[in-house]
Amino acid sequence: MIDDLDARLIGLLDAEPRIGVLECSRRLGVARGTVQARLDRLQERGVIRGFGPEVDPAKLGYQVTAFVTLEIRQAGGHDPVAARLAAIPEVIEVHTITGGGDMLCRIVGRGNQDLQRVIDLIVDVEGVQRTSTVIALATPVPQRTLPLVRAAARP
Amino acid sequence: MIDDLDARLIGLLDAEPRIGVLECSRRLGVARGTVQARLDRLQERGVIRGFGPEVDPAKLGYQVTAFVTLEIRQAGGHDPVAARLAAIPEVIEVHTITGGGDMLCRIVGRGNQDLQRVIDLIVDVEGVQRTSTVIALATPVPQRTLPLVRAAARP
DNA sequence: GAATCACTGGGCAACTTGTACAGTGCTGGT
DNA sequence: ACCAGCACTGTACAAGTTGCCCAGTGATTC
Repeated sequence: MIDDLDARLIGLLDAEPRIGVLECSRRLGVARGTVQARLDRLQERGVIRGFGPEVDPAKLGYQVTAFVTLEIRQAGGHDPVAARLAAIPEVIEVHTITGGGDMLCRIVGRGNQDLQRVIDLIVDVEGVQRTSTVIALATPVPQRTLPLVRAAARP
Repeated sequence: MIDDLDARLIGLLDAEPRIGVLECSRRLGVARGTVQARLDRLQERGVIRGFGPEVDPAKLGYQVTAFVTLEIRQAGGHDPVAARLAAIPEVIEVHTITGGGDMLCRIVGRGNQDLQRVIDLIVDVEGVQRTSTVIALATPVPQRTLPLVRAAARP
């Protein structure tokens, strides 16, 4: 899938995203063209989706994160519900899932009270029958992919 | 918190991350120094955490995502458990939560069978008493912050 | 043996960055 | 009414980076 050089390249860019291709080639001890080619291929293959800005919702004022499990009405299916959830800015992520619930959403709010408002918006979505919410109190491991990249690197 | 120009800047960088400061200033119709100052301040304040490469676990071979709710032994607290979970590469995110469970993890695997292996690793973590897993079947709304940025922008 | 592929190392023009500085217009304080 | 502070503009310059191209090398495949 990816090799050791790819993994080191991704690790480097992850640690210092603004360093650029030339600096990467210096640090990795390979030719600039090689880094350029690797990067291009990683992006082409979709391994690297992009280099978008990572926004911290907390710093935007949305200090509370919660996970909401939804049960939805069978008729109509998931898609219309997902579309309506997508219209709520505070809904940050939606999955359809196995198990007791039908969908799992990650949402944020400006506080517990504001979270209630967001949950009410979700409850009001047509097709949503029941919700159950857990609030994230702390995040000992924030989202990461680097260990995965290292694990996936086969020389 | 942030204003309209900040939001448009973030939106622009999100859509085309590689365009650079100069191109941003052209598209936003402001001076380059302004864009540079805004970007610096957004990063300084932590609103923008960085511009790291977004890696797609699926393209690395980890095609299955799941959410695992953990119940842990009270004695010892969350931290040692979190530390041991962090040592598992396939554990991509860990939260402590309210409600029935104590922790919520996002994990990935190379397939359903591989997921079982990861879950077994988690179950074996000292302090973990019970787990319950839901598999993500589809992701109609992938993680996003842009709508939040737009909602937070106050002119 | 020939073809293919990834990598090296070099060169070149065009562009971008970091930085600086003077000028302008708005805001809040006194 | 005046001033200081602040953000933005527009400009300038040197240094660095990018995108692109090319010839040569070594490993792998057919």
